[in-house]
Amino acid sequence: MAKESASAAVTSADVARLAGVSRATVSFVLNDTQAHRVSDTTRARVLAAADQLGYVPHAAARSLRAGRSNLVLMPTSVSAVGRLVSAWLDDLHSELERHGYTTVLHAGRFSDAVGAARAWAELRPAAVVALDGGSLTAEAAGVLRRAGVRAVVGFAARPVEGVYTVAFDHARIGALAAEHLISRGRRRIGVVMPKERGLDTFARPRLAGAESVAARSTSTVNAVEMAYTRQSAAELAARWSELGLDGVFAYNDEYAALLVRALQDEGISVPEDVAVVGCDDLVLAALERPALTTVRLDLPAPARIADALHTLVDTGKAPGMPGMEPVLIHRQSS
Amino acid sequence: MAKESASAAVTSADVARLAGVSRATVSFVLNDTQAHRVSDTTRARVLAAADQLGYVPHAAARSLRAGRSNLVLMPTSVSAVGRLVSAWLDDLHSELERHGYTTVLHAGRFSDAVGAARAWAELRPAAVVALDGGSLTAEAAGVLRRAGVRAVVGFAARPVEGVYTVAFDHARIGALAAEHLISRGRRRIGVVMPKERGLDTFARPRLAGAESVAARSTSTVNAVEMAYTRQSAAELAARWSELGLDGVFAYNDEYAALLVRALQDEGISVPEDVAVVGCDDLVLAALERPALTTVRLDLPAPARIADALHTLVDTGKAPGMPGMEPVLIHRQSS
DNA sequence: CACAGCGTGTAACGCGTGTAACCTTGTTCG
DNA sequence: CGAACAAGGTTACACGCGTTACACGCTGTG
Repeated sequence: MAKESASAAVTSADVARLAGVSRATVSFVLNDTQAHRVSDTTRARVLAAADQLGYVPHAAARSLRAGRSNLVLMPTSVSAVGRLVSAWLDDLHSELERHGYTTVLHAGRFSDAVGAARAWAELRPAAVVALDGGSLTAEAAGVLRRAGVRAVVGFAARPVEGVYTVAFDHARIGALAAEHLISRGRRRIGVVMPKERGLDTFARPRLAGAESVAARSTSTVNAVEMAYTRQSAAELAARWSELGLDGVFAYNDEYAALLVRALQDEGISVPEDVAVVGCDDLVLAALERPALTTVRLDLPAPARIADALHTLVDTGKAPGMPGMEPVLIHRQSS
Repeated sequence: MAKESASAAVTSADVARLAGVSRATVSFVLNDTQAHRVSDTTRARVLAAADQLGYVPHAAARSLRAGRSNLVLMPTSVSAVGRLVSAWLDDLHSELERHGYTTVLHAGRFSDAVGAARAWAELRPAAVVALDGGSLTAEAAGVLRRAGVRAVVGFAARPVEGVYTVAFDHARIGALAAEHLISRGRRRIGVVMPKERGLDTFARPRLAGAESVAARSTSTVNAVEMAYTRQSAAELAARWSELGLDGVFAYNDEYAALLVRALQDEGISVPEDVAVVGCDDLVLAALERPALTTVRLDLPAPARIADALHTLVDTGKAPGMPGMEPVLIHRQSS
């Protein structure tokens, strides 16, 4: 309470001193070491001392000694994850906590895969889970493994060497949207590419998926850039007629909603003039006027991911995981 | 490349061995230690060896030795932060990175302030920055300080002992909304309380602010619960007539948009029957029909927060920070 | 009485770093 | 020619912790 001046952190040695025992005994008591018995009286003294000093173990020192940490690192910028994923992330966090892991998000910039991996590796996490599988090259995974990371997990379309890959095919999303638009008779299809950084690793494969579908038909696909601002949407809508698009996959429900509004303000009607498809099936998608056609993503159950991660850390092997299979939800905007 | 079998992490001792020098020399080279000179030839050998082995320093061991870490911990669940804050978080992250800090988000549950603080303290961060000032009691701050955390920063209405508080008055937000609704002639005002966990620390003071304003007038304030789902909004709208509310502060632009849609579906018109006020001034707020009246929050500049944090970690003192001053944006929904 | 057995406690080591202190060698200067 | 010095390298220690091996005192038994 009154030891305000003591700026140095409390260590187990302080607890030992106060309790009048050795540091080893303190360790045995606080960790409930079964292999070693301590008398009830000294145990009580140690616990009292620890409580009085407000002792908290030093995670770094502990995992340094143990040779392994209980940290799970999830590299992702906060603003890059939408409502859908953020709720999923929270659940996954809870599940991992039940397994004794400390989950932590790190919003690194993804410009350089190996550089990013190096930064993550410094923390020596037990596992690295990248939602953005694109940031995990085989080389980056190598950096992590060499730094002792037990489990390197990535959400990606195709397996990467050294990465435990959970199937997550963004190209399939784009393909699904394009197939739907074509089946609705649209021939000149736009795909919105967000200008916001961090989203291109998701957006690019979606575009590619749409393009590959169009290549097998008489329809065409064009990328159109747009930032998530009112102005950018308005600018895009203003030059819509010269683009001559009659269908658009808007990356996201939020981008879709923004674009629809801008188009309507320009006198372009949805779905008559332009059919619009979003993604994520957010709450707002069903509420839009017209209600948004969207691609729903059923994310893998957090509990199963957590289990797989745990056995992966423990044994080095893990069972195959069910991936994500996108489903198109047809509503009024297309 | 081929050393797949070597599961042990590579250490600076490995680099030293390969380069044929002592471990100390490796450290001098890799850290560019000015106090000690190293010949160019050995420097080159060391760098080559480090590169070949893919050596990455062990952050925990380093900060253990140094006695301080460069970790900044921000406790917050991902889904609790809206678009507004998440963009701000990313900026703050960048700024802190420029100062050499590694920023990390931890989505702990806030049921027990001291327990949470203890968990954070285990990581021995240089600083803890809590957007949710409510989770930082004086006692929790004590736990952190005793564990050696140099800077404990909280965003809160009133200063907490041992916490460097950045003024962030959620009550003021609720008050502003209530004042506006009253000035628009509304007398029975509802305040939406999200059912989602983690949001109540923000929602409660907003409600309290609205209540204190109403207490000084002839208007009344009632809390109404609502989850961020279509169904919950519909249920609330269904019993709206019996609530008899003619104005509502909907916590958030997103909740507001959802509620407005549900009310309209119920045949209740906005703003004629009910005036609605949101918060955050998101992009979607201006797009809604009717356009949403909202409370804009000017968050403190990330660069200034980062600077203050840095001097706080270094010197223990920091200049006063400009806080957040909410501003009401009047649009058509009220 | 010696010795094994058991219950409790402690000394000591190493995890991977950074750095102060200390050597060794060659060069310069009084 | 001895001393002083600079350059370039190494040895040794400490950071906080968990754990292995060992020491000590006591009891029961041959």
